[in-house]
Amino acid sequence: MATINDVATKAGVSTATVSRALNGKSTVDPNLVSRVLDAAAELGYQPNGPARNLRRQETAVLALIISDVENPFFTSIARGVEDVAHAVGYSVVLCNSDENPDKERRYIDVAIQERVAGVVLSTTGASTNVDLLTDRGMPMVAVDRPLPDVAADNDTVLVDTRQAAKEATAHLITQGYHHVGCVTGPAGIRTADDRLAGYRDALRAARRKYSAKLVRRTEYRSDGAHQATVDLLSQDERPDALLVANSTMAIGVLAALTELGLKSGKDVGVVAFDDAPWAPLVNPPLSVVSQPAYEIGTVAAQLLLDRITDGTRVPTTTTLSATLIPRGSSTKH
Amino acid sequence: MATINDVATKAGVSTATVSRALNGKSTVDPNLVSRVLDAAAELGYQPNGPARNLRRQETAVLALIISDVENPFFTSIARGVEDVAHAVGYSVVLCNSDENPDKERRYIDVAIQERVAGVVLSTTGASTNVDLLTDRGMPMVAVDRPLPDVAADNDTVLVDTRQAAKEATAHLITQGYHHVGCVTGPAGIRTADDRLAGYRDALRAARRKYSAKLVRRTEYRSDGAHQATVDLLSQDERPDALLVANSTMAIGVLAALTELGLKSGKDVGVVAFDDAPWAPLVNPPLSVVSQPAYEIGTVAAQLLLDRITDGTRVPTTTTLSATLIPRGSSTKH
DNA sequence: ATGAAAGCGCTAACAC
DNA sequence: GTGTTAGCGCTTTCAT
Repeated sequence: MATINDVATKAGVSTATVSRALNGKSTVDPNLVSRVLDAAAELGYQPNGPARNLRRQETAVLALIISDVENPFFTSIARGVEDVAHAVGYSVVLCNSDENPDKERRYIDVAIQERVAGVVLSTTGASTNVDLLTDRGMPMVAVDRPLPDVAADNDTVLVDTRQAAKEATAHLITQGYHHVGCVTGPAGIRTADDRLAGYRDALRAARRKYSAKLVRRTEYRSDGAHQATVDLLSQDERPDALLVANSTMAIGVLAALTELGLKSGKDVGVVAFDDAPWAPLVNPPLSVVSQPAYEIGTVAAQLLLDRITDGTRVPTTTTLSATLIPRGSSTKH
Repeated sequence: MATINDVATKAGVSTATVSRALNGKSTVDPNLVSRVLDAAAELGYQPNGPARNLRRQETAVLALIISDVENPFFTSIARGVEDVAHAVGYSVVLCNSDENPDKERRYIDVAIQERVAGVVLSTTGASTNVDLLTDRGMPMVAVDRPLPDVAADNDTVLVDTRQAAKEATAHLITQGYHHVGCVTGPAGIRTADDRLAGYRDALRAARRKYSAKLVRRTEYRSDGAHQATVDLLSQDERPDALLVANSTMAIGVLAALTELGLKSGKDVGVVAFDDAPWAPLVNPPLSVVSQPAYEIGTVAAQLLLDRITDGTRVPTTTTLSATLIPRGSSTKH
C-alpha cells in the first residue's frame, strides 16, 4: 500500500511537504500542492490512520457503548451521536455490551487501547471498570444511566424517568385501574430502579398500598417479561394494569396477554416505556412513555466534543423529560 | 499515560521483555513475567493500540457497514457478526451508511485508513467505492446485497429473496386475493429489485397479468411506504393484497390501512419481509417472510475471518433461504 | 516555502 | 532467555 514516501518520491518533494499539502497546514506552493495531489491520486494513496494517530496522539473517533443494539431506544441514541459527530468529522464506533458487565469492561479496554477521543457510555452499572476511563481523564459522557458515585463528576445526560413512571402510573390509576402492577428491569440497573421508584411514588400519592406481589423484575428482554406477566396474572391477587419498563419487554407482556385471552386496555391496562414505531399498530394501540432518545444522543455527543476540546469545563448533568402518550391500551373501553 | 518503557524501567527489564511477557510470545522467565505483570498493573498500563497496529501492520477489528441501524434485520446481522468475531478476539465497529452512497463511501475510506482487518458490507449499490477495497485486496464479504459486477469475485452471503417473494406472492394468490400489489424499495437496490422480480415470477406462474399500477417503489422507510399505500388504494384499479419488502415499510403500510379504515387480512392481504418481534402482536398478526439475519452475520464473519487468515481461498457465495410464516394478515377470515 | 531528521509506542530481528 | 536496536508511517520542530 502506498505510503507518504512513495507520494513524496513521485512528486519530487519531501515527505514533510506531502504531509503539509495533504493536510492543508501552513503554506505550500500551489504548484507543489497540485503535484502532490496528482501523485497521491495516481498511487491511490490513503493515509495510514494508526501511524497518524500514533504521531498526533489523538484520534477522531468516538466510542459509543450501549447495552442492546436491538433496542430502538439505543439505536436512536446512536443516530443522534452519529449525526453530531459526523458533522464535525468524527467517526463513531458502536459497541454492544449486551447488558453484560464483562463485555462492557472489555469494550472500555478497547476504547482506551485504541485511544479513542472520547466515549459515550450507558453503563450496566455493575462492577465495571469505568474508573479506568475517568482515572486517565478520558473525555466521556454517561447517557441514560448515571455512573456509580465513585466515578461521578462527569457529564451526564439523563431522562427524568422516575417522574415519567410516576405520571404513567397515575394515569393508569386515573383511568380506573385498581391494582396497577409493574414489570421492570433487574435491580441495580438505574433506569429499572427509577421506574419502580416512580411507580411507588404514584401509588403513595394516590394512597394505594404497594404490594411486592404486583411487581416483577427480570432482564430487559421480551421473554423475561413474558414469563413475568404470566406469573403475575396467575396469582390470586392479580394486577388489572401494568407499567412496563421498556418496549422490548412490552412485546413479551402483550404476547402473554394475548395468550391468556386478555385484551390490553379492557382487561389489563398497559403503559410501556419507549415509543417504538410499532406501538400505534397493535390493537388497541399501545400507550407509551416517549423518551427523547435521539436528543439524548445529540446532546451527549455535543457535550463530549466540547469536553474533548476543553477538558476543564465543569461537568454538567442534563435531564430531559419524557412524555406520556396515552393510547388505547390504557383505557377500559 | 504509562508506556511500555515505564513498565520496563519499573520492572527492571528491557522493553522487549515486557512486550514478550505481555503477549505471551516466546519464553520468558516466570519470575520476570510476574515482575512485569505487577509493574504493569501498578502503573495501570494499557497498550497503545495505534502503536501496536502500526508496528504489526494488522488490527483485530472488523468493520461492518450497514444501511440502517434502526432496522432489526441489520441489527440481527450485526449480532451474528459480533458474536463470531468476539469469540476469536476481534472487535467490530458498526458503521451506519443510512442508505446513502456518500456515507458509505466515507466509511469505506475510514475502514481503509484505519487499516481494519476486514469489512462486512451491505452496499447501497450505487456508484460507491467498493473497488477501493477490492483493489487493495482488503478481505471483505458482501451481505444481503451482492457487489456490482465490476468488483465481484469476493465472498458473498445472500438470501434467496426472489424465491421467497415468489412464494409469498403465490401464498396470497392461493388465499384468494385477486389483485396482489407490491411495495418495494428503490430501483437499484438489489433486494428491492429481487423481491419485485419474485413477485412477477409468481404472477406469471399463476397466469395473472402484471400491472405497474399495483406496484410502488419508495425508500425503505415507513413514511414512504405509508404514502405509497394510500396512493395505491386510492386508485380505481386497487390491490386487494400487498407484498411488502421489509418490516420498516410494513409499519407504514399497516398504519395507512388503519387510517383508511381497512382491515389487513379481511380487506387487504399483507405479507411483509422480515419477522420483526412485533409482527405477531398486531391485529391480525402479520404474515411474514422470515430471513435468517443472525445466521447471515455469523456466516459472513466466519468467511471473513477465514479469508483474513488465508487470502487465497477461492471466493464463495452462500445463499440462505427464507421461510414464509403465514399468520392472520394473509387470510380473508 | 521547503527539507532533514527526530520520535510517537510498540514488536521483531538479531545478537549475546 | 534477555537486551539492543531498527523501523512501522506519519507529523512537526528546527534549520535553511
